Amino acid sequence: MRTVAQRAGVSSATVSRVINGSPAVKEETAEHVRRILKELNFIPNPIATTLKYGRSNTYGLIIPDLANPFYPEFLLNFEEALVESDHELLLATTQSNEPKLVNSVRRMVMRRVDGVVVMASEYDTRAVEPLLDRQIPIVTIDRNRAQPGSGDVAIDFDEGYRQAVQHLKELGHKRIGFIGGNVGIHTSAVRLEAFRKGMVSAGLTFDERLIRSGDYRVSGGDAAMASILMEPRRPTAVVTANDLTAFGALRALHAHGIQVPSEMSVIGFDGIQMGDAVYPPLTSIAVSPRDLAQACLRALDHSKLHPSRRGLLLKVRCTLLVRSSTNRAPDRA
Amino acid sequence: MRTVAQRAGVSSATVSRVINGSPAVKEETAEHVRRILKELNFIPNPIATTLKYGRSNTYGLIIPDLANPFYPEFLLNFEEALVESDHELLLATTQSNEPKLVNSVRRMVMRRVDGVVVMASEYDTRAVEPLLDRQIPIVTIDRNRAQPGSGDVAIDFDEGYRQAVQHLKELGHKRIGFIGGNVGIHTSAVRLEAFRKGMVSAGLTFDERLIRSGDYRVSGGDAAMASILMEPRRPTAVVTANDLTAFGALRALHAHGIQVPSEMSVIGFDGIQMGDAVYPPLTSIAVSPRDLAQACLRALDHSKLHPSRRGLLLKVRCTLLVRSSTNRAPDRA
DNA sequence: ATGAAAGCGCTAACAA
DNA sequence: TTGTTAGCGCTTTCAT
Repeated sequence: MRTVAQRAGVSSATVSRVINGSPAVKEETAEHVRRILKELNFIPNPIATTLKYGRSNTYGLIIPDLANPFYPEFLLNFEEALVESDHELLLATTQSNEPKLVNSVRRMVMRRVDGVVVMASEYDTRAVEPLLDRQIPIVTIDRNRAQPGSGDVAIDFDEGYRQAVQHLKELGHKRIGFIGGNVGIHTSAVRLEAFRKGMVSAGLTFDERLIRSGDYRVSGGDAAMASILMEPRRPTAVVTANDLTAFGALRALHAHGIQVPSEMSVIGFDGIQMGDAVYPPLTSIAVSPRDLAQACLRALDHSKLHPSRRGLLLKVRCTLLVRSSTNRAPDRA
Repeated sequence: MRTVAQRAGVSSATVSRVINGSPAVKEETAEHVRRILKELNFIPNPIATTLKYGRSNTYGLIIPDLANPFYPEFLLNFEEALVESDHELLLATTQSNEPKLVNSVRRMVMRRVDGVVVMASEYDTRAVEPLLDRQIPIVTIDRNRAQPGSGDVAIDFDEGYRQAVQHLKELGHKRIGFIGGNVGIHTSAVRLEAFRKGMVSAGLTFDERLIRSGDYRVSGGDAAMASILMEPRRPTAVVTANDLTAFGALRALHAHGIQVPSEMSVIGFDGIQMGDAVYPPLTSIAVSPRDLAQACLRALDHSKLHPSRRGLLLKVRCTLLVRSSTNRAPDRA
């Protein structure tokens, strides 16, 4: 920058003003400086600014893992939104393990991020305290809790599962099973409860015997579906806690020679693109990763603007993405 | 840090020395300072160091998109390797679009990254010149070209496709089809050629009529397989340019009621975890994302150490991951 | 063994 | 309208 100033015969302050579009510069000088800037294809060093002001124009994202395609999809949208608003992304994965979470938080603090999206579903709140202490806004997902400096974006599971059950009901299904997430995890309970409410509000019987737990992964869905198939009175449709679980369920059904969707309908949750790659393409309750990313940013902005006010509690809607894994219930009612 | 120095009754220089484990500090003083450090749970500000030395301890990663699960898998491993060596990751996605690439490169320069992995397969070399100009090491993938400051990590397609063809031959397959990537892209030609060589070296006939192009995505694989099925003399096995293509092929086969693997074997490329989620689980030529990440780091390190020497040309091996989409060729020889 | 001080690049307050 | 200067936090000579 000094080089530019010298070449242009002005001070570095003037150069800075030109770069930041300060109006207090004679247009003539500004033009001249701009030419030199181009000439040397000067690229500013935002790190100096970060040092000066403690703001890095970077947002942190803490993610449990990337094996579930929903996370990359979210990541992509989040990154796009950030680039649009001239921010950077600092990514940390935790493998759902507490020490790595603590370390990730430390990295976020070190890099002076302006805010953090914490997607680790279960964790000790103490792990993120260093952020709150330093007034770094955070936003959590599906925790439904807010406090000063901390907002939350919740997915509207109720609405989502209600639509799924309604769709199945319209197709004539009455016996509907559910494969949930790991037991003991908050979001698993929330999803199951949303499914139950969906059944009740559709006037269908919620049958405990058709409920299984999975692990949000393919293997858990496979095992759970295999177990459901042992039931004397099988369901005609199964709804799952996420798409990977549904993939596992589909795999188990294939392995048992059961046709989807003619003999059994399956509905996943997340609406990942990969749902289109399996056979049959998976009907799923879709969460728009774009909406989610934008809600996170909104909550973060709010906390940055009003550090002392309670963080935002936002909700993201779901839409039923009907592909090909659902069809009329078989007649053997 | 000043606070720490005051509290400890020493100078900030001493604190710095303690933090960096300089031996030139009396153990007694060091111990004392360390206690204060803990007390105030001091977190250093690496940004100051970056400003001072122009090194950020950050590596950049430029990726075309995240829709192909191979990229997230690579990203995960790369991030892990970086965290282990106390580095950060700066991620940029380009959607295979040149202006975004240029912008990504600019971001990398601004953040003073210590090196960049460029995974955009096709691009104008001029786009990365700002990096080379500033002596920032880069490593490309599958370009097989190196120069000072720029290395390359190539996947050993020859070896991979050789194994795949060999495996099929042992299962009695003779007529083997291939679904490649987009035409006109360098890596597509390389993959096709590797497949051809594999066929020849196995003593099998490479038949142009069984070759199709895809687009590295599910839809392309689906369409290509549908086209292959129109051939009067169908192949008994199909090898693809990547796993997504194979997923599409599988989907088309399902839709046509053709059993895999009893009537047709399919082999993908990449070995993504998701290959286990489809039915039947996909046999694939696997590239270890971990090996790839480490090779990239190694090439980057080399260029950092020897800026004037030509960058490393590394090769990453493939291993055949046999799952369930391959079986003995049907008898209708 | 420790301290003082310079300097990395930038911007805002203040001066001219 | 433009220039001068201080200071963000750190490391590293150079002194002591």
